[in-house]
Amino acid sequence: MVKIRNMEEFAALSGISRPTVSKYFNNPDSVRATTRARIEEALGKYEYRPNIYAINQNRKLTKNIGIVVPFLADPFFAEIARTLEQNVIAAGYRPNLFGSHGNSDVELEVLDSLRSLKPAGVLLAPLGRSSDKLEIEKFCRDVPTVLFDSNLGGIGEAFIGSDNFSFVSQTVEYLVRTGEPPIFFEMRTPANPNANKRRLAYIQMMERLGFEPHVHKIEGEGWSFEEIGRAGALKLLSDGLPASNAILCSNDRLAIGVLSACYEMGIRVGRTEDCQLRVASNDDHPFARFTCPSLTTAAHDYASVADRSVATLLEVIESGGKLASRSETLFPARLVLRDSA
Amino acid sequence: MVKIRNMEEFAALSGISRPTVSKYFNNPDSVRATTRARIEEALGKYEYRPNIYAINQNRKLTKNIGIVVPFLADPFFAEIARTLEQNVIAAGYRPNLFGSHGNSDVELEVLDSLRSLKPAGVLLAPLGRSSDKLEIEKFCRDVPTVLFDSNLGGIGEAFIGSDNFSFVSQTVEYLVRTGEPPIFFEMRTPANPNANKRRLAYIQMMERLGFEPHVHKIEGEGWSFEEIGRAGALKLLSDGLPASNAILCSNDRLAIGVLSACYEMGIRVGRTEDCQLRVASNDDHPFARFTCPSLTTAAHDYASVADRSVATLLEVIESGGKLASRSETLFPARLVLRDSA
DNA sequence: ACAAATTTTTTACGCGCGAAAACTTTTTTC
DNA sequence: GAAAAAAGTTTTCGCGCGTAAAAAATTTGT
Repeated sequence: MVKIRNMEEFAALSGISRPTVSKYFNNPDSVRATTRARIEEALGKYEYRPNIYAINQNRKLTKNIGIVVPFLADPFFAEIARTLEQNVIAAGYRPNLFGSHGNSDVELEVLDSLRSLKPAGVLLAPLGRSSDKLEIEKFCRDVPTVLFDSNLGGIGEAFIGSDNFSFVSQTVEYLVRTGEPPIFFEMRTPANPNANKRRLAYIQMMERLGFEPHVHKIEGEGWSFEEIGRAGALKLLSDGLPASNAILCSNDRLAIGVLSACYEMGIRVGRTEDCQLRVASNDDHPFARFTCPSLTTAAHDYASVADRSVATLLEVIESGGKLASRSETLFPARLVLRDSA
Repeated sequence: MVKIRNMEEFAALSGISRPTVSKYFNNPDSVRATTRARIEEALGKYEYRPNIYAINQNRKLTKNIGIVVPFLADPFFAEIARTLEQNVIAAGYRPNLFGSHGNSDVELEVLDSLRSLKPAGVLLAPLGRSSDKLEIEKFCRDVPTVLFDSNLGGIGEAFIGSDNFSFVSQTVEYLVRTGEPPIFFEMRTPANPNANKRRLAYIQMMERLGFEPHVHKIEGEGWSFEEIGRAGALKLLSDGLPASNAILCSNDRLAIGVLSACYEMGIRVGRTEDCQLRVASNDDHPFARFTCPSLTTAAHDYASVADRSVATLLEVIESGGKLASRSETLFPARLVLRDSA
C-alpha cells in the first residue's frame, strides 16, 4: 500500500481536484455520488488520511470534544466517561478524556490545556464544592460546555444529571416501608453538591413520612470515600448500634466502607431476621453487587445521562455555541434491591 | 488582559524577534536569561499561548504521548493510567488517554486514531490474547511504543511489567507456610498473558515445595471478572468444599467475585480458627482492602512500573525512536497480608 | 436540444508556526 | 580590549489544508 503525503498527492491519484477532495473529507455527502465513489475507491487503494493538525489550524472549531471527570480511578466516573466517549465517536467527533484527580488546580489545568485544543465543546463533570467557579465560568464563556453529574448553578449551557430527590425518596421510602426509618450517613464536608441535595431530600422525606430525620456526619477529606466511610462507621458502631437499625449512605463508595467496617466488627448486615443492621445507599456503583452483602441502592440512569449530555452538547454546537436558555435535565433513579437492606 | 493572536504579535509586544520567541517556547533554556526574563514578563502581561496545531504541523514529532489501557473502568488500569499521566506531564509532554473497552477492534481503532496524532511515543497496555498482534506490531514500527502490564513477545521497544513469578511464589509460599497448599483459581481462557505466567508459576512453586498442583478453571468470557469469579465460585463451592481449604485466585477481580460468592453461601473466609476457607490473590486492586474480609494479595509496584515505563519511553524518544535492544523489566510484588488468608 | 442549475476545476491566498541561512549584536575568554 | 564564541535578528521558505472567486464542465429540466 503506497503512502500518500498530502491531499494534493491523493487528489492527483484519485483524479479529483484537491478542493473537491477537501470538501469530501469535510462532508462526504457534499459531493456528487460518482465523485464520492471515485474518492472512496482511491481511499481503498492508497493509504491516506488528512493531517489533523493542518485541518484544525484552519477550522474555527475542531471536531474535538473534551470529556472531563473529577476522578478517573472512580469506577463510577470511568463508566460514564466510557459511555460518553462512545456517543461522542458515534456523533463523528473525537473525544479527549481527562480526569481532575480530585484536585481543583488540576481541574483548571485540564480546562486550560483543553482550551488550546480549541474543542467544539466540552462535557464537564466538575469537582463540585472545591471547584474554582469563577475560572470555570470564564472557561464556559469561551468554550461551549455542558455540565453533567454535578451542577454548578448557572454555569455552562446546560446541566444533565440525576434527580437526587428521586434517589433518596425511593431508598427512604423503601427502608421505612420494610423496617425502621433510616439515619443518613454522610461526610461532614462533602466534595460534591449532590450530597447536599441528598441530605435535604432525606430530611424532607423523613418529615413528610412523620419521622424525625437523623443525619450522621463523619469526618474526612478527599476522594478516598471507602476509607472515610469505613473509619466513620467503625467510630459510629463502636459506641453500640445507632439510633436506628437502618443506615442510608449518601453514596455507594461510603457504603462500601461501611459494609467493610460492619464485617470487621462482626455486625451482620441485611434484611433477614438474623441481621442487626440494614445498609442502603445511592449510585449503583459498578461494585455494589459484589459487596458483602450485595448493596441495595438507587441506580443512576447512566445511559440516559450520557445520551442526553452528548445530544445537548451537539445542539449547543450546532446552534453556534449558545443556547436560548440554560436547561437542567434530571433523570430519576431506579431502586435496586439487593441483600444489604 | 489583552489577547494575542499569534507569535508575531506577541514577539512585537515583548520586544523580541519571533524566531527567538519560538526558540523560547521550544526550550526556555535555549535563550539567554535576560531574554527569557523579558519574554516571561510579557507572558505575564499578555495572554498568549502558541497554537498547538500550527506547532504540531511543523514538528516531525509532537509532544503528545498516547496512553492506552485495555479497560478504563477497571480501577487497576485507571489507577496506573493516572500515574502515567502525571509522569508524562512532569516530563513536559501531553498525555492522550484511551481505553480499549476490552475489545480488540477498538484497540486497533485507538491506535489508528493515535497514529494521526503523530505522538512522540505511546505507552500501551495491550488487551493480550485477543489483541491483533500483527497490526500492533505494524503500529510499533511507525510509532515508538513501550508496552506495559501485559507483554506481547517481541513487540514494542521495551516491556515494563510485574514479575508474575514473584507474585505467585510469595502468595503460594505464604499460604503453604501458614496452612494447606492452595488450589489455583482462574479463567479457562484468560484474556491476559499474565494469567498464563501465574498459572505456570503456581505449578512450579507447588512442585518445588513438594505438593501436587491443582488448577481450577472456570468458564466465562470478557472483562466482567468479578461476575465470572462469583459464578465460578458458586459452582465450585456448591459441590462441597474444594480439595484444599485455600484458594489462590489468579487476580483480585476474580477474588472479589469469589468472596462475594462465599459470603452469599455463608462460608466464612479468613485465617482464623472459625473460618472454612482462605482466599488469597494477586494485584492489590484498589478495592482489595474493602472486601469482606479484606483481601490478602500480592501488590503491584504501581509507582515503579509507571516511572520506569515513562522513563523508558523518553529514552526511546530521545534516541530517535529505536533502542539497541528490546528490554524487559519486571518489578517484584509485595505481599500484603490482610484478613482473607 | 438548449438553457438553467449544479458540481467541479483552476487559481490564489492565508493560517501560525518551525527552520535554515546570513548577518548583527552581545557576551565571554584570556 | 581584542578576538572568539554565543545569542539574537532579519529574511525567507514551506508545512498541509481551508476557503473564496471565477471559469469550466457536467447534470437536470422541459
